[in-house]
Amino acid sequence: MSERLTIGKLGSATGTKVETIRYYEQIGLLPAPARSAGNYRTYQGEHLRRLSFIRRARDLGFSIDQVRELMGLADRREQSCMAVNVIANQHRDAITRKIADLTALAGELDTLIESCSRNTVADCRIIEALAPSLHSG
Amino acid sequence: MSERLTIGKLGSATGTKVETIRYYEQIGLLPAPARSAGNYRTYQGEHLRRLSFIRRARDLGFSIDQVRELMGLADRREQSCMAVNVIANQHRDAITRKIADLTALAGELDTLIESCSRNTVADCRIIEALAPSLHSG
DNA sequence: ATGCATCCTCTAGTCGCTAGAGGGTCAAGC
DNA sequence: GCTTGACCCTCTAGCGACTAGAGGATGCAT
Repeated sequence: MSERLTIGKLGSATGTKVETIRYYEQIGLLPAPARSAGNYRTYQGEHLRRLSFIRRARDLGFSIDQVRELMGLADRREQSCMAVNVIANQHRDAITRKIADLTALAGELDTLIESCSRNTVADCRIIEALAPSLHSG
Repeated sequence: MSERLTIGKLGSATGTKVETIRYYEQIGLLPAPARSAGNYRTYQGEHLRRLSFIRRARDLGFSIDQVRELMGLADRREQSCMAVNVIANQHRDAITRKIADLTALAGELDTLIESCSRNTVADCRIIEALAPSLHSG
């Protein structure tokens, strides 16, 4: 009834590298599990749940500190939703900004690539385009 | 006629921190300049050109290694355009992928935030939403 | 008993800087 | 000439979030 997992099993169950799991333990993100007679880490259901939570949040781009905060809130269910919502919204805003930045950057790169492909090899403008304030002086 | 710049001047001329310039020298991205009697770095026009190029490329999101490659190409002008185009296009593709990932992520976060704001504090679903494969079993 | 996968700890490396300690240099003002 | 303060020097360590490797122990199958 109590599932006991080696670190390797836990890793493959959650798509996490073994070293990463040990790292999470080291920084106090995942609680240290019991050890076997041979000093192997033996994980249980609760660890699997926690690590899944961590991976999911990391996949959504939350920082380790944000994950820590979210987990703290998840542990005390009452009154947590609003706080969680705040974190999620902050993160949502950051993503919106990042998308805007990348889109602008893609446009610049397109201009660069465009200007290059219009020219023959001999007089490529892409290098000058990368140092715009200098090829005029 | 030969403009001599201190590291501070070079920094403010290119929007680069002094430490960053020294770092670029350390990793061999910017050539080491001559030194004054008092052991100060003394930069000239060529350094300004190079550093401007580096900054511009970094702003466009090229990695240090890509910048190194681009600079190598810039030095040997002939036959460089196509190679530059390859690097720029690789980078453009990476950005396209990143934008797609972030957009998908924003959608997931919106669902998360939505599901939270629909509920009262007591039965917030956002935590469960973050560990999707576990709250069903 | 032997081989091999998996596990252990510990340390150092990755990327692109950034910050700090502990000093030396230089130009201006008095 | 002497002080002040901004700038410069080197060296080392830190950030986030892992990743990789050395050097060894354990567990399980044959």
